[in-house]
Parts: sequence; C-alpha cells; structure tokens
Amino acid sequence: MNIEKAINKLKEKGYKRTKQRERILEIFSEQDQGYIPAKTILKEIQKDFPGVSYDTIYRNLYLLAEEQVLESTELDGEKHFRFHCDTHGHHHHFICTGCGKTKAVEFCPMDKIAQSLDGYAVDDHKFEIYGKCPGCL
Amino acid sequence: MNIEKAINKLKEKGYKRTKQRERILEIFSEQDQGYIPAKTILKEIQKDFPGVSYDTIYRNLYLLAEEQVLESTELDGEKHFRFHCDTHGHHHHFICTGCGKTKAVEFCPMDKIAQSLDGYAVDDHKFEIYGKCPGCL
DNA sequence: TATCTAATCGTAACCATTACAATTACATCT
DNA sequence: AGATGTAATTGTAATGGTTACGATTAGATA
Ligand SMILES: [Mn+2]
Ligand SMILES: [Mn+2]
Ligand SMILES: [Zn+2]
Ligand SMILES: [Zn+2]
Repeated sequence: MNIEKAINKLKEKGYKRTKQRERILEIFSEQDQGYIPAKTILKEIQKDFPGVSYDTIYRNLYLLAEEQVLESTELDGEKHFRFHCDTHGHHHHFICTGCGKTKAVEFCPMDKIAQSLDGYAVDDHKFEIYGKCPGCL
Repeated sequence: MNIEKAINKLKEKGYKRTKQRERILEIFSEQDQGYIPAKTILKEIQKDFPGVSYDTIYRNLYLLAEEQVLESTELDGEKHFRFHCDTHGHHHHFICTGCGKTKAVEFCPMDKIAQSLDGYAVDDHKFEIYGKCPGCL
C-alpha cells in the first residue's frame, strides 16, 4: 500500500490529509514488512511533532486499521500495526519476536476444520507463529 | 485435572497448600471447559476472602500456569485462564466470546507449514477460533 | 513448640490505552 | 482571498489491568 493511495482512500470517505497522518504512513512505509508497536510510532513521530498527543496516534492507527490500510495484532499486551498485505489473498504470518518482521504463511487452517464446528458461529480466527527470523538468529 | 492432584503437584515442588490457592482451583473446577478472566477469579474469591490482594491472585494464576495446572491466553487485553487440557495431545480451541467456553479442535496447522519456515527458529504458535457456541446463539 | 520459609495483605506504582474540552488546521464555497 | 463548517489535534487527565514490595501471617517440618 502506497502513501498517496492510502491518503486518497481516506479522502474519499471525507477524512482530511494532515501532516501527522502522513507522517504515520511514512513510518510504516519506511519499516515495511513488520509489526510496529504503537509506542514506537509515537516516539518516532515526536521527532517531527514534539507535542503530538496519544489521541492522535491511536485515533489514526485505529482509523487506518478500520480502513484496511493497516492491520493489527496484540503482542505482549501491546497493540502492533503493519501495512495491510494486499498483494495476495487471505494468509497468516510468522512474526519475529526480535525485530517484528513477518513472513507470509500461505496456509489457513480454517478450511481443514470448518466441518468440525457445526452448530458454532465462527466470527474470527487467529493463527500466528512466533520465533526468530534468519536476520535475528 | 483434579484439585488434589494439582495441590500435590505443587507440594512436590515445595509450594504450600493454602486456602486461597485451594479456592482458586475450586473455581476452575466448578466452571470447567472455559476461559475465565483474572478479574472474575478475583471477584469470586473475594466472596470467601474479602481482603484478598491482587498479588495473591496473579501470583497463583501464574504459578499454576507455570506448573501446567492451568493454561492461559489473552482476550481483549485481559489474561484468561482455564484448566490445562491433559486428556489428549496438543490441540487448539474454539473460544466462545459469549461465555468463554471452549471446544477442542484436533488439528494443528504447524505440521502443514513446517517446511515453509526453513531458516526460521519457531518458538511458539497460536491458533484460536472465536465465535458463539450453540448455547450462546 | 520453635523455626524456617512460602504466602498473603495492603497499598501504591506502572503502563498502555482511552477520554474529552478547547483549540487549530484542512477543504470547500462564494 | 476570505468566510464557513467540520475533521483533527493538543494538553491533560482518567481508566483499567497488571506488577511491585515491605510488613505480616500462616503452613510445614522437626
Ligand atoms: Mn502478509
Ligand atoms: Mn482442550
Ligand atoms: Zn485464516
Ligand atoms: Zn498447534
């Protein structure tokens, strides 16, 4: 997902282009391919906008996730975000606990178990693999 | 897992039998088959021990998880616990977001993807399915 | 019963997240 | 360009789950 494309997607919904929002997107495009904790986004953005508030960070992260520009997960009780993967279909991730980088896992276990949940309403699922990537080993 | 068996397991490691610890185990054996948030354990135990402290709850829950008497997961930013499943091998769970009850899913996706993670060190994985159980529908 | 140590209590700190009133910035229209 | 309407940000505080710790109590053992 490209920054301009993301900004336009928001514009169509009536959301405005702001320097802070743009900077958040920049941060994600610099550190691609990995989950970043909200805290890190805040610290990074403070370099350019010293007085930035928590509200701004979280409002934007949640909005961007809502609009599928970002995707999120929770690791060690902290929310993490990354650019949404739109290059291929539904898939899952290996997540490096060292650097946050991810590797796509092109397999969804839901197909294999659908019939075993007859009578249950499935709303969501989570499949994540944790460990160290080659770079961190 | 039976309460006496759990207490004995702890005794062998030098941990003492206390009323509070026993009560925690009782709570889990009453509400079997489902995840319970730490908060609920606290509220429940306060009926018998009004002055019980957070320290006691968390120390015991973490100890019991460490000793494999309980297993834990994080849902909506809150830690949840349940009796450890020791009746069968490694498996995963459907978790009802209404009542916390779980249903075993006898399929682990790790077998299918092991070879796709060559060069990566896998430490852990999480596969959970969320939705409503028949009772909550 | 004396002693040793685990366990608990009471309380506060911690930390990520959420909330909100006041102010400012962005986009649009005339 | 200037006025207007609304989204967005700021500054700050509250919330809520979790963690920490010194002082005290209770369980186990001899
Ligand atoms: Mn991906
Ligand atoms: Mn089970
Ligand atoms: Zn899937
Ligand atoms: Zn598994």
